[in-house]
Amino acid sequence: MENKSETQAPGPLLAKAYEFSAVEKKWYAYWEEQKKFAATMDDGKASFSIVIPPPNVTGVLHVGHALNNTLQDVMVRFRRMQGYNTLWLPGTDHAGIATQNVVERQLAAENVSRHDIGRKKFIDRVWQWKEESGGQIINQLKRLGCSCDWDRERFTMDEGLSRAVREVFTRLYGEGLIYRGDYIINWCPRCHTALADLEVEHEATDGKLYNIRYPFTSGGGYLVVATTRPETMLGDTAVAVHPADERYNSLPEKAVVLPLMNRTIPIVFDTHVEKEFGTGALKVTPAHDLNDFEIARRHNLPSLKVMDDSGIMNEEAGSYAGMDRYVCRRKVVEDLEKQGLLEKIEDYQHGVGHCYRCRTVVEPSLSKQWFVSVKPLAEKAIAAVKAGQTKIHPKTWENTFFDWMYNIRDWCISRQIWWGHQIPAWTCEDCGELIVSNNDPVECTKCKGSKLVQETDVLDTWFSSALWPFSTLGWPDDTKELAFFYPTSVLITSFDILFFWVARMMMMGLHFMQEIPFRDVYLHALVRDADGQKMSKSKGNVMDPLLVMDKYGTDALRFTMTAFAAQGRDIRLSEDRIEGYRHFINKIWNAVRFSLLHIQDSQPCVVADLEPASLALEHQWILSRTNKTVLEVQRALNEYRFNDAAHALYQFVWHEFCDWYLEWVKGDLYGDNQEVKETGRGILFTVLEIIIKLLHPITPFVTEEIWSALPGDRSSIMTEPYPQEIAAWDNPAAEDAADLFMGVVTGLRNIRSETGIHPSAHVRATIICPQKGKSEILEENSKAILALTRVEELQILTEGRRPKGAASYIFNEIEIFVPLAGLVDVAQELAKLEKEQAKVATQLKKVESKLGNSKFLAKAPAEVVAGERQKQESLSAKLAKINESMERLQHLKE
RNA sequence: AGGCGCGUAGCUCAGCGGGAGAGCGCUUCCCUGACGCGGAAGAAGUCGGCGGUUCGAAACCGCCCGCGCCUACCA
Repeated sequence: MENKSETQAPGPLLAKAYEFSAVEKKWYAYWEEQKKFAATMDDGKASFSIVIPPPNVTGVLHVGHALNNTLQDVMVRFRRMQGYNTLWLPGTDHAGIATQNVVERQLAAENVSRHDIGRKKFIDRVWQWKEESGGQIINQLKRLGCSCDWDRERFTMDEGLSRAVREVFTRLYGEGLIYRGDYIINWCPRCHTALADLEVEHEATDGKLYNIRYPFTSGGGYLVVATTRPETMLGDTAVAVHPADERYNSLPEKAVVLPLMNRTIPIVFDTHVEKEFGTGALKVTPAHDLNDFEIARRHNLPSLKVMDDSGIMNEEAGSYAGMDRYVCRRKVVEDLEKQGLLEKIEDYQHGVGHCYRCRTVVEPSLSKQWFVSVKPLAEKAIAAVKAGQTKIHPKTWENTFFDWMYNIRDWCISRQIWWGHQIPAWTCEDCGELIVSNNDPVECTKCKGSKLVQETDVLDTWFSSALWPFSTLGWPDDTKELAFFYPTSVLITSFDILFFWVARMMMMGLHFMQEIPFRDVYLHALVRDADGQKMSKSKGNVMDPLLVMDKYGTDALRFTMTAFAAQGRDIRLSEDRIEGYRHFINKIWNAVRFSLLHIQDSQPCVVADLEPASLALEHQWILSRTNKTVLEVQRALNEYRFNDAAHALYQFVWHEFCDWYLEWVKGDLYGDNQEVKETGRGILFTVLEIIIKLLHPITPFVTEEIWSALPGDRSSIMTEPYPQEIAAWDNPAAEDAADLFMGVVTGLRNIRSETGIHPSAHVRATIICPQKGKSEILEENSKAILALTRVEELQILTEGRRPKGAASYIFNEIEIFVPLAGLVDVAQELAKLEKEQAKVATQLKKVESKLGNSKFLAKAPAEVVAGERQKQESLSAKLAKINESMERLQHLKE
């Protein structure tokens, strides 16, 4: 910016290169100050609303966020320009375990544990941390250009949402849909909390399958059981076999001695046991395995916990007490071996559950927890998707959704951590009554006692986010916001939280609002690195979107994200692509710089006054193409085909508007016919405005900067109406004529290039175009042909002698000749023609075999047949020309 | 074990029933008055394999090979 380039022309021009950094800061500040993102609630206007998938307060913007929020912002800006009452509601999630872990790590650095400072102080400390650095990701979203209504920012633990959480909990409890009980849950021995099934990540692991002998009580013989976790045998309370298993039809006795513990345990018959697996005998450890727990319930077996909350063997483990679970495993195996009770050890690959927050191996464990009975809620959600009230895009995800919902199991919602919504349940110390209430109770509802102790567990983070679409709009109050913006229009999120979040919002929304939370769900892919690996800090393959924005600008990143968002496929991001789209941003910038040289004291055309038919071909053509692009971009965005919208714009702006129209219109702008000049300026201005508006949802910064630099009084582009179809501009004839023109120009350029004629060399050319209508089009545009090909003299004939010693190019039935100053390289020309001849001949053969096929003629649609005939005609015309040329050259050669 | 998705130009990916496409990279030429973050002209693909449906298949169906991912209570 400092160096004024000498090539800069006068006038209020843009800098030579787009300096995104300052521009981005300037406009974002302006938009915020002017409250440009504020939702409107005007009667009579349709609403468009999105609630943001709230990032974790612990979060730092990663490429997944960049993709997710770019797509949301594209839709929001698009609808806002279309005139909707538009709300994009932002916020963050308290992310229970994740956040608690962060603060615990901080404490650990100070050699303190959360237990040292106690619950109250710990929570204060988390809040303090949240206030200090929780806003980080919000600022990063602002850098991305997100047009969220920041005055409405919410947090899953703010006052309003906490009220909603209590209300929901209390109501569900009252309806019997929340209950408390002893069940097997997934326990993380490191986080010291229960986890929902979904929060466990299964990993295929190479382990061992231990076959252990359980002797009969009489001392004669034994049963062999198999297990991957021998340490749990210490808690066995039975062995189970299948009732229909012949091997066990006539057992000598109905009990065995549990090795190492010397406890007699019964043999029970249960159909859960797979006869085919191992020996068909299953050890039953009710306190440490879900299936065993269920078997135990069916057979009234006792449960015995042998492990504590940290994965250390407890006093029930006898001599193994105090050992870590894995130390114990080794010792147990060793001892069994010594006693000759270890039949064999096999290599065995199986799935091992890990904590999704800290990767520790999860231990199934018996414990008292709170659950949501989800089946009745799931039914409503299934019905809503079936009925099309909520549509999932891409549709293939609907199957996955149904599959999960049909097989859904009760949701464990209690967590033994401190950061989160404390469960609103109290126990009366006097009479033991359990009280669930949305207000803190002061006395026992039963005995009026005042010694009430609140449940210490907190709720699963996803419990509060399940309420997000309506809790953020003011529920349980009956607010104007709910009336205007619920159901929300679309939820845009990553497919990996379809179950965690989307399904649960569906269930809660339908239950409490009696209405779906969103009409559309758009699930986008995961961003991976260039090798297809999931990006993660531990792998060190993360791409930091902040650095990308520093280097290439926000608009380049946004355009890349939009262009990559093809449905149903993972995204492999590489820096090259971002750089490529940065070039595109620069291209737009420079197209505008050029345009500004000419439109300074001009005005865009009034569309209604425009009579396309009276305009020169270049204008008719660009207007027709502009209209098609408007239609395509609108259609694509309406259908969430983000990549199609981006590609349509890229193709049009660069390869039609810049490559052809701007070069073509230069003839008008630099000419001396004032009327032609004025028309050129007007159309250029008009099309340019449309392009900038079309681009704005994807690249907000550069378009706002450009908008402000265009002549005329202008406020923000954000509230300009989005371009709409102008049917009068549609002009297939002009597009055909332009194709002809471009074909000829390309032909001339090809000859120059292939024959090595220097760009500044004088050139004369002859075109033989037998069709009168076409030759007239070329004649009318001959000046432009000269300008675009740097040909000095052009002869356009409908028939005539082919010039001797000329290089040629055949385009359909049109022949283009450029006489060469020196001798024509006959051999080279012939080689070129031969190649072309072969290509055309193959094409023609294909077409003719089709046309010679009576079945094709009978069954193919008429327009396809007609198309083939036309193809045949032009191909054979072309082939004939090629053959003639070749003959002439052969002749010349001799 | 089921389910989903993917194998198209050197690389990254669109297309998903009627003439093989884009970006990057590559080759040659061009300091043409918006842009070298540029312009022009090119080279480059038995559209994973085999069968089937169809007048016509990269696209639809089946099987196979290779690669991802998700769900799952065979220890």
